[in-house]
Amino acid sequence: MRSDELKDAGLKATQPRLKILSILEQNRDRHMSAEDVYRALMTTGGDLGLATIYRVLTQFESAGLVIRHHFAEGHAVFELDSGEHHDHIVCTDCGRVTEFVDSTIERRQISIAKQHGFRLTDHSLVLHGHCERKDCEHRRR
Amino acid sequence: MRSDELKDAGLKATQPRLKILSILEQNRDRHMSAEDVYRALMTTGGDLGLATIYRVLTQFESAGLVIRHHFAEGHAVFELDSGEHHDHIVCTDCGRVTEFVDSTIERRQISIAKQHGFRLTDHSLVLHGHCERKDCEHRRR
DNA sequence: GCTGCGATTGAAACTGATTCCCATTACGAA
DNA sequence: TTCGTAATGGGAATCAGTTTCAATCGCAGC
Repeated sequence: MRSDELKDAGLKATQPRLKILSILEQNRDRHMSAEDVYRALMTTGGDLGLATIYRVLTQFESAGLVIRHHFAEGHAVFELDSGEHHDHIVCTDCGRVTEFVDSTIERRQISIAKQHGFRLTDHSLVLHGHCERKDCEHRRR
Repeated sequence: MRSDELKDAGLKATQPRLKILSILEQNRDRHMSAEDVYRALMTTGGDLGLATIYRVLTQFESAGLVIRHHFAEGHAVFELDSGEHHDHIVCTDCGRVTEFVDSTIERRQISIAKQHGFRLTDHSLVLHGHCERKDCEHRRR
């Protein structure tokens, strides 16, 4: 059960942490900001302080449960860490995120870094476009 | 001369705008935040209000003179728009930026987006690593 | 099952980045 | 030069995120 996920990560299984984890699991197809999590919790009655959400998301990140991204436009969004590296395609209309891995691109990145005299430590590739989901609301977040 | 650059972009050639443009041209090898521009202006005696710098950089962006990036960690940095699309390698130590273009990656991106049912409108690829410049100070900004 | 204490929480104050407001000032067309 | 409009600057306001601290909770031990 979920409280074990937390224990395994070295975190006490508190109500706030369980609620936040649950929200993230219910929204695997989109990356959420702290505000998004906050609003999602409001509507389901589980109301936590924003400070707690920021704090817990940061703890989750340190514990390796979630990954923090800085997609364009500044503010941070979080996704549950699936354990496998991947890049993202973000729908500019509905905000949903699709993941992909492309070994050709991964290889090119390494060799480009080398060519320019860099020792690669990390990278971020985000494609932006319009998705074809029938329920894509062309809603700007 | 520079005032024509501004006129051509549909902006009045005011002193603050000329100064900011000049700072950006003197720092083509690094992407500057509004604060960076502010500090650079301080040291050269041309002192502008921070509000003006933020405003002018945004106008430059709308006019197509500069590009705004949100490399990791939040705050915005700006580069003069060379007119040619390129991606970036950022040194995690000294903050300097190297540009590159790789047609293999560009092509793969388009086909990946198509495969996933997205109409690609934009993308951002940033590699992070340690550069080999002799004067790379391993200085955190 | 009850206790105790350190870990966690929430409200509010704080921060750093950025934008807004508005009285003052500077371009540049006539 | 002169004038109207657009631009500037300082400070207040906003926004995302962090810190503070007293009150509360989780859970190991009894």
